[in-house]
Amino acid sequence: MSAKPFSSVWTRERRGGREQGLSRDQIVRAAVELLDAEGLDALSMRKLGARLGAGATSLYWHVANKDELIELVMDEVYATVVLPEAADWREATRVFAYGMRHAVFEHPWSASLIGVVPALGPNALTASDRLMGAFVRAGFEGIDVDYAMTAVVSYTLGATIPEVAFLSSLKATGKSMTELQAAVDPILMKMAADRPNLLERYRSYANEGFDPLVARRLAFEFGLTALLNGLGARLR
Amino acid sequence: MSAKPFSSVWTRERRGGREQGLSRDQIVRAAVELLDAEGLDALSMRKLGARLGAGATSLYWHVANKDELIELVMDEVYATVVLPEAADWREATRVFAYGMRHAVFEHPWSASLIGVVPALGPNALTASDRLMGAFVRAGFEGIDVDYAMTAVVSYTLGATIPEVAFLSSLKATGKSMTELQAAVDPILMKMAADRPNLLERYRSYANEGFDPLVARRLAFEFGLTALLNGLGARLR
DNA sequence: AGTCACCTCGAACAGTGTGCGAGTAGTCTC
DNA sequence: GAGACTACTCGCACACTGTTCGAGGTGACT
Repeated sequence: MSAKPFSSVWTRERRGGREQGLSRDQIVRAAVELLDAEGLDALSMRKLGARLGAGATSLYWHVANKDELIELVMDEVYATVVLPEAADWREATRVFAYGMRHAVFEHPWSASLIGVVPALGPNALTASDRLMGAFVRAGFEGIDVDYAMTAVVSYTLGATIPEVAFLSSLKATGKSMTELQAAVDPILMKMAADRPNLLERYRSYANEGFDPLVARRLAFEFGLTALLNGLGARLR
Repeated sequence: MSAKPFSSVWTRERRGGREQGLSRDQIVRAAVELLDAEGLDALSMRKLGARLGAGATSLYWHVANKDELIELVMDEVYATVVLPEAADWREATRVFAYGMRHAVFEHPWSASLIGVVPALGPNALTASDRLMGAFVRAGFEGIDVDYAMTAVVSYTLGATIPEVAFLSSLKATGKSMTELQAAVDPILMKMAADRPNLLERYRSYANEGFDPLVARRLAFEFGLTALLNGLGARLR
């Protein structure tokens, strides 16, 4: 994986032809299905071929290699990001951020790919374009448009990736959240012993009823508004 | 990879013993060296064993599996994050954010791991504790301490991961930045044709001399101050 | 001297991505 | 209708992966 990511799929000429039998779109669709159903580790060329009733190596006619395939499925994730229509830039940005978050939640396997795989596909670009529009209309000028946009995307990714990664590895164990906490808490408590701030924090979690899942959600909101406020201040 | 991440290394009892010959620390150190030198794909149990003058399967006495090994090397990355001493919370937070950024830059392979692998190691926890201290002293109260901290970490990760991933995949191609731009620009231009905001942006890049590498750096600074301003406003 | 825990490791298994070359089937040209 | 050419499929093979198992060795303690 990832030896020479440039050339990306998007920088190559697409193979034109008759498109009988297998097609690239069909392959990508099947790959997303497989990924959604069984996760990133389960995606192999052989399995994917089998799912399509084809030999594994047939895929290589339509797709240069597995890395390319992954770029393609990632762009499908960007396709599911609901794009902002709102006029107000803050509202538009929120829609985008939550849309992105939602998209990754829907395709948990994308968490370990999303910052790492080049996002030059049509859907990724369209999403960028839309978000950028919001910042332009907001009144950001010059390179600040880029900066503001990057900030929002960065925050959204950085918040979402660990959250989704955690959730899907939790799911993989089969344990419930409370079971996990019961198992991990004592160890965490011991390790927090000589880390005063962490200790204090864990203590207060124990007092209040504390659901780390909703906490994460609220944390996302908190950070997003903080960031938007900070960006807004820049406008005046 | 990543079938049942809980149990994490940190939730298991460490195997105590004589520690003759191979040791866990030794293995982890060698793994980091290998990763730094050749990247994530190059880390295999056999190669690592060979580098230590040992059989591949000998490693399995000291480490349950590769996932555990990866948790261990990740904690080494957290070990290199320089921790803030400053009293001022803004300054402390900046030190942390740039420290984290720097750590990932020094170990580019960590970019595709850092949000995804559970960070429960001693070094990760110490770093958390320190950062948390800064927010506590700043005057954040209750759960807001967590939220503020999460926001900063999220932003930092989300900004750093794609940046480092891009740089190291650029390095893997052997091409220079300008060579790459020359190759990608025409395609990007074509794709931007019906995306007005992107088009406008690319045009203005072409006018000003535009180095995407320094731009990324400035973008990080821009977003970080915006976020800190937003968080600061919350304090009053 | 014997026992036992610690530690190493070769063989083997089931899987991976992918290059190659042979083979098939549909379409286009004469 | 014959031949040529392109589009596409796919079995085989290669070099590699993580990991299990069980047999062996080696040093310390009784």
